[in-house]
Amino acid sequence: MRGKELRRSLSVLPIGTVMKLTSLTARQIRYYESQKLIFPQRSDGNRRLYSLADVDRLLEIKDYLDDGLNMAGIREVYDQKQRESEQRKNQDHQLTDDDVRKILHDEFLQAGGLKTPSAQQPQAPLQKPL
DNA sequence: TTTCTCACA
DNA sequence: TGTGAGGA
Repeated sequence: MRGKELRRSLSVLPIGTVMKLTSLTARQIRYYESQKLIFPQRSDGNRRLYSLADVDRLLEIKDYLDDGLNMAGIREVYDQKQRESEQRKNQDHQLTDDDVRKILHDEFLQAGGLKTPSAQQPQAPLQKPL
């Protein structure tokens, strides 16, 4: 079933299609790209080509924005995800889903400008070697 | 027609 | 972010 993953990563959708799929404006979609949140391919006359994976990411970005995060905060979330993947490869220490959820939640609060300070929860005792 | 970049309200 | 200009 890996073929689907591959096709998910194939960038063939023009910005107009992505606009309809995500109900975002071309302006927003390009802006998010400039903020390094998405990395559409380029081809044919400098036109952007998005993949289904990009659309998924755009949809996620909308959710994060709804949570009150800003561009920088969202980028941190994705950086975090990338590091999680790297850590899994290194097998340094398996992060449980709860650990991950805890870390992401902490990122949300920091990036969102501590909109929900509700008693500074003690940092997770997890050391991230990176 | 659609998308691109750049600039300004 | 929205919108318009000027091109491809």
